Amino acid sequence: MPKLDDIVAEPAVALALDTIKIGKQALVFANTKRSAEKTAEEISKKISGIELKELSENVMHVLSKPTKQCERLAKCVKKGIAFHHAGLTHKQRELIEDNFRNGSIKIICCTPTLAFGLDLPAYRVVLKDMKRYGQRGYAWIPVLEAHQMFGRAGRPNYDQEGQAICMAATDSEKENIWERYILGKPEEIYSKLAVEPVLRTYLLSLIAADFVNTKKQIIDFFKKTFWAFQFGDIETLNAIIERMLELLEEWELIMSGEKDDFKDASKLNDESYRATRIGKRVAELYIDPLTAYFILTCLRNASSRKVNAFSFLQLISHTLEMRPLLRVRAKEHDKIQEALLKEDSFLLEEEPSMYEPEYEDFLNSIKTALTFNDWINEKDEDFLLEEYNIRPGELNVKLDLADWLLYAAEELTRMLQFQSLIKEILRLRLRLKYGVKEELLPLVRLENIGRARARKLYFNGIKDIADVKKADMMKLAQIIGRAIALNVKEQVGEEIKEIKPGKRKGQINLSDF
DNA sequence: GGACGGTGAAACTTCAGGTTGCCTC
DNA sequence: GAAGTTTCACCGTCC
Repeated sequence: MPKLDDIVAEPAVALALDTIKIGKQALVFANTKRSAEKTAEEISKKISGIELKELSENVMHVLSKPTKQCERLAKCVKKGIAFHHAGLTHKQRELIEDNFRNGSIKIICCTPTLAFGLDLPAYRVVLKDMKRYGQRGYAWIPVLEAHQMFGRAGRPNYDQEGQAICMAATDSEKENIWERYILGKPEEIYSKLAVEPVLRTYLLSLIAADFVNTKKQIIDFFKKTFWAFQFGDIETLNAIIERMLELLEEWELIMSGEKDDFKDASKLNDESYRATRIGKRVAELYIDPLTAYFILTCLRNASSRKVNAFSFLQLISHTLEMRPLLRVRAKEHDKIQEALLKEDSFLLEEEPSMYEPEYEDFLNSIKTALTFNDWINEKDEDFLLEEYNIRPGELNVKLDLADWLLYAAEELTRMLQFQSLIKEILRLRLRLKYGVKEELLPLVRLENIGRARARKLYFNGIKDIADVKKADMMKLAQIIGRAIALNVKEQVGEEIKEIKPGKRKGQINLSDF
């Protein structure tokens, strides 16, 4: 156990050690991922007598090749200490949460992830930093958020009490914290409809579902929302909705007035609206109408341009849904520019001028697209972390978004009847899903064959299903292991000639998997 | 005298998270 | 704002 003279440098570390000493658990909230990781490391360095070897191994090997993050986490976890943030893989998060609940892990150093939506109480909660860098610079964290963290303190049914401790560097800061977070009121809650992309998404949905059609109905509907109640000024609200309707019409997602091509034109007067065919689909896909318009414009451009995987990767990377994008760091600037030069003839949007304010965002979209591009060219998580500073967990979230947006793009392509592009997008979605070059696509269709095994097979001359069928069982087992080899042979409908003694064809034990 | 290495101060850079959305190729 | 990283000036050492 820690000696008193050890406890000087970092109070949060001291508090964590003290928690262990009294046989309890703690959550330590930090304001950055890096800080959470570092705090966990500092604490774990001072721990002796805890050795969670198996758990540490499990945490280490969730990916085919461990990243630096995996190594750091495994090292901490071995001592019963963990860090937890959005950069971890799903599996790692699960392992940490479960082992905190069962008491193996004593301390979790985390970012606010753990305060929201996750039921993970602890005897003691430590708020290491009360300020954080955000849109308004380095500022106090919201009261609501702090309370959310306080709320993790004390485990119902186990503890009689819980402790929430805020760290203050000075007396005046202490006063400030007391005033703000204990005596002060939480922030007002604002309607999400006040955010334009949300408003136009719902406006289109309401019209597409024929829930509202006339301008009066539309206005009446929004008048009854929390947004209008909060906004107060109905005149301005009308003007906002009016402008939004104009935009949706300009983007050809809705139409107003009498239209020849509309079946029930009699019901469509100057003040009423209907969704167009594409508008209906956009509403179903639930993407922001502006994103839909952007995708449609790019797809139309695509019909007269050279197209490759990067074209579509950049397209989806430059949407609101993909935000926040990977930021181009100062020292990367030249490298990204250089990469852009190689690919810019494949871009589907007009490149903004270097002097326009949106150029930075554009360059970020290039970096994001480059990350995806490296992923589908079989670069592993470790490489992507070093090269683009994207952690495995963050990569997964982005890949998921990418798939959804590509699906939306695919659907819009269908509606435009650009047949040749559909194939290209479909292939890209598969490549993105598995993180493989095109040549591995036939192999990853098999269950239990991901990017790593597919590459091994390909390297050994087994390049498609026919090759798998032909392949000698012994050879196959050497490459991907006996159990998987058996399973794969089954999948391609091949008779299994070599069977372990005592086991008949088709009798595969669950333990083989 | 020039190349090299070590050192420390100064300048520069970076910084949380997540909700649903779609269909199964 | 703070922590981590890079840059740079400065100095001593060695050949």
